[in-house]
Amino acid sequence: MNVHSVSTMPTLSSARRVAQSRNGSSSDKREIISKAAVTVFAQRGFFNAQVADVARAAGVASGTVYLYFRSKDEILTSIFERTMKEGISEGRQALEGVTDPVERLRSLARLHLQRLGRDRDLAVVFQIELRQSTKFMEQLSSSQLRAYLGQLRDAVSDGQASGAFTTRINSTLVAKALFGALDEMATNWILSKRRYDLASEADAVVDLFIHGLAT
Amino acid sequence: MNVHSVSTMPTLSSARRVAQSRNGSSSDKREIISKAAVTVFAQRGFFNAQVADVARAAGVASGTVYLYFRSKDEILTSIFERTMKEGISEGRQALEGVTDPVERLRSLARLHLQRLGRDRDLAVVFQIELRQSTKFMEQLSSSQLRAYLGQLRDAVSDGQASGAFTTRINSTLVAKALFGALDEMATNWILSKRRYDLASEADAVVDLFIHGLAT
Amino acid sequence: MNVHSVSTMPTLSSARRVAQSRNGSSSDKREIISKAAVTVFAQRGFFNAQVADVARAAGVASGTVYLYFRSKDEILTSIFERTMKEGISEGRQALEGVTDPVERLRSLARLHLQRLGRDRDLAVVFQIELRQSTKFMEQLSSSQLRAYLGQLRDAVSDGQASGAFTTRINSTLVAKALFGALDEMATNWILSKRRYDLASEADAVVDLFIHGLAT
Amino acid sequence: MNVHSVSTMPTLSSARRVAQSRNGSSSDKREIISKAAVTVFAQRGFFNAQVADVARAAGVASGTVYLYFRSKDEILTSIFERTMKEGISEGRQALEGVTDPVERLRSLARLHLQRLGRDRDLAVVFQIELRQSTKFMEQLSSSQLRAYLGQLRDAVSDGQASGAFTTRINSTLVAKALFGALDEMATNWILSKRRYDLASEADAVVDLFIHGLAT
DNA sequence: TATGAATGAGCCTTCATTCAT
DNA sequence: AATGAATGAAGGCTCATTCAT
Repeated sequence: MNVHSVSTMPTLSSARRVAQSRNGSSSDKREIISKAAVTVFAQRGFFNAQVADVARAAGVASGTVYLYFRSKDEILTSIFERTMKEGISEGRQALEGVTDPVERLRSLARLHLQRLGRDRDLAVVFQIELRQSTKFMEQLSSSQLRAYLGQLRDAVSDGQASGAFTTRINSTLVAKALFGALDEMATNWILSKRRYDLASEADAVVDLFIHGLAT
Repeated sequence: MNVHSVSTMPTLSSARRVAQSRNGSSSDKREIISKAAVTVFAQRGFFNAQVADVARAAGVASGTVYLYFRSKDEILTSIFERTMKEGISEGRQALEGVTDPVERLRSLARLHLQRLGRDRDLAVVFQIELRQSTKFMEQLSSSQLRAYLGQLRDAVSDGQASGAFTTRINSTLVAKALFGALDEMATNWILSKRRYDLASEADAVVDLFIHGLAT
Repeated sequence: MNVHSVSTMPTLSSARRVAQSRNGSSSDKREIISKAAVTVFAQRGFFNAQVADVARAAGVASGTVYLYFRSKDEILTSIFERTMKEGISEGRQALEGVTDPVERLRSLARLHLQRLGRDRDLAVVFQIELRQSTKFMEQLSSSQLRAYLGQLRDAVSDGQASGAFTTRINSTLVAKALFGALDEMATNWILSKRRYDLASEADAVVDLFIHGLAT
Repeated sequence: MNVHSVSTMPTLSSARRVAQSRNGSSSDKREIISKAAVTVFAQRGFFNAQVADVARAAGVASGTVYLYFRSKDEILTSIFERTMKEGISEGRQALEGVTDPVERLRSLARLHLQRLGRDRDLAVVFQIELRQSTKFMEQLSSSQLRAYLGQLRDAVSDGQASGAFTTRINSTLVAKALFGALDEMATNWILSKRRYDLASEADAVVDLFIHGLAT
């Protein structure tokens, strides 16, 4: 359950992709609306935010939003999906060439917190607003989140396979625990009044997961 | 950001029945409504649930809900506060007489997951529904949650003071990480289709936090 | 449309009158509630005032109000009727022994403004709160108000009969105009921030009606 | 406390139709709703009337009402303000070129009763529905009503300055008395079952105020 | 494509009234 | 007679979504 940043724009259809290639405006607008939504949802909260607010922030009419999104819910969902997809591929890239299991975990953890620490609004949307109602959560958990957790789990089981990590603890459980720990760091950071650097906590968390508390 | 408690199902403990015979059933009804709300919120989600649904589930008229709660929001908040309070005092009791730092952490972790594992509806409300909008979260995080995290942090720093735990890692960070890990276990448990025993994961998580992954 | 003060208590039934003669409490309570209602309606407005407010101000339980009044409306209506009845009989008394037509008008005008000037809360209820919806008004105008206007009209037509007043103008019209003029004095007094003596305006009004503006 | 205006039934005067073609029908709809409200409020009473009733009468959806009015209250207030404004300017026009003090008073009185006599629904709203609760009244009395009374007062004091009217009686008091008299004529007309011509009473009232009852 | 006026279903909350005690 | 907890109908208002232009 977490995030990154908006970049590649998932176009709607090939017809649209053409229009897009002509003036670049078509799915630009989807992107513009999406970004506006991140800001608005972060500030007002998803339920309190009105579609008209998002439209205004995006500089378009309310009706226009519905040319790019099926519903208000879909705006939220799309933010999640697009950003998760990026996060996963970003993670994959970061792991290329890194063989040391500890370093691999550290990379993923840093990326996780860097993403959120970089864009506070996006962090708010992911840590708070996306956790609406079971229905929402179930949709999320079933798709990208599973893949994201899988990346963490693989990093752990690779380490276990190489003998660097203990096999005493189930790798899926470790992945969930690590994810949860990072997630909580992010949430605390958002809710905290202090403005500290979130990403810098990644190392301590990984240290904790690698060496444990025991002396 | 999370959850807990409702330990002894407090439906008419004998102590309460006495109080009840004294002042009528007034505080009972608040309890009845509150419990009905847990069920309803868990099933439909807080925003989709109507106050009338809660009332129906509690076997009272809609208006009656407002004799015991100021607003729909207050129902949710009160569930949180009551349960957190119980969770904290339950934690305090559990730690009495336990001196080994590892055991202390293990106790808290077990309690945390046991509480949620015992009442799935309550778990859903705590893991999902309570995490609405920043406003809600901020209210929650400032009060009880701080105390709850404090309990974890103290258990860690006690261990550090006794030399059992490393002082390399900040105790507050450990508390947040542990809390987050447990929290994620609970959320995964709720969203999972499999019906496994949540509490039994506590030991593995604590093991991970004590010994780490390193071999 | 106007008023005076609460005095004789219209008991509900002979059975009740007995109870009343025993301890004096039965219709005392109707009176107490009625007086409380005047205060509460004046302060909060009839529609905003709750029956519970009236009950609290009267020092009884909400349910008790319904032992003495059929409905919230009836409380308002009863204030009107009881007070009008008194006003009329007060007027009748005041006219006894007064033969000069001008003096008769002056007496009625003074009484009218004195009544309202004496009890500001009652004035508010009569000048403002009683003028709810056509339904209410129609009820009022058909009963006591007609009698009250009749009193004014008779005073005028007596003067016409004696040759003191011109017959050029219809006496009913004069009665309405005088009533309206006094009514407006009262309303202005209520809404004014200044605290002047209302009754002292009676003479000027009557002077105006007797001699006119013409020089 | 009272009423007026809406002189030329402003449903799409040609002047307006031009404005309309300029800016669309937006201000038209406000007008349509406002008129529908006058009818509905007159029939059912302001408190009993539902916004949905007004919407239906105006041929729009309930929500549309809120595109043109902030609240149900504002519909009522706006009726008052619009009509008063018209009444005042109508009065100013009518006085142009009329120098005789008596005629000036007569003009204002006639206009007052003509306005109400022309549109019974509007009269009901002004004489009955607008007189809700002190709060409402205070809002009204402070603004337009003061201006309206001022117009009457000036007509009186002009007459006093010219020597046509006695200075024995305060001009403000005369204005209030005249206003109250006319107001009561209107209220009685509304509540009366007989259907007589309201405006024709203006002359008698002014005659009464000019010459008085004395023979 | 874009607009934004219009829609109307939906819901929290109030409060007059009832009734078991 | 008195209580006051319980009732439940009722309604103002919001806002996601549509659609004529």
